[in-house]
Amino acid sequence: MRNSRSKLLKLYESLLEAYGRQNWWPVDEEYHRRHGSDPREEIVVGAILTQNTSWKNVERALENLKGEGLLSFRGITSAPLQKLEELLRPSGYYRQKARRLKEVAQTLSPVSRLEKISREELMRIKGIGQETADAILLYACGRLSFVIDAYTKRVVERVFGLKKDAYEELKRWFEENLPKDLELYREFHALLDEHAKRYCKKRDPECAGCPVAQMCLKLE
DNA sequence: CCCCAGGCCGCGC
DNA sequence: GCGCGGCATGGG
Repeated sequence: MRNSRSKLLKLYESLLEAYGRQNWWPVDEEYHRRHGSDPREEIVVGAILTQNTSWKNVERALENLKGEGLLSFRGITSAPLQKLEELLRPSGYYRQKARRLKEVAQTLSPVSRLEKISREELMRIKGIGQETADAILLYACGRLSFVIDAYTKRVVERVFGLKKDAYEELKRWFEENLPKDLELYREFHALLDEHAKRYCKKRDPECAGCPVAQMCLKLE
């Protein structure tokens, strides 16, 4: 549908205009230079840790790992489980995440595996579901895989009146209606999250002052 | 006190 | 093939 295609692009451009480039995914390049690890490893770790968890809490856990020089697949694999749990504590679900991180780090080593791995293969790893797989593909592997999260669903539901509950269906809808541009995929997802946090909040959305209120179905 | 956060898995039906 | 509870910390 041509109409939703142009409206979707318009939404992207408006959000970009309003919030500027987000430059996701944030990684500490310098840390990885010093430790001989790959920044992509940090993206994978962050993707696991941020599951249903605020990024603020994830940052604390990442800092803890860095402090022990363990923010890498090798570090996570070699660390005792108890030690890992302790460091991951601020990110919540820390026992689950410690176990799953070990599994993920081992399965994805060496990190060059990311260059050929498929979405299905990623999702077979315990702890990696649809969204985490897509985030890894998009931000670590550089593939054109649009990421859907709770924020994305909420914004799209309000702006377009689209009630696509099914993850795969909504993902396809984005991918069919966007130009195949890696930076656009990355920025758009980040912008949707930023927008959902600032204005399009779950409870008490601040529609007054919303930068995309003009095109929002909810306000018609 | 409540709800929410950059989800996923295992279970019962 | 679904809906649901459990997982857990920190902030508003």
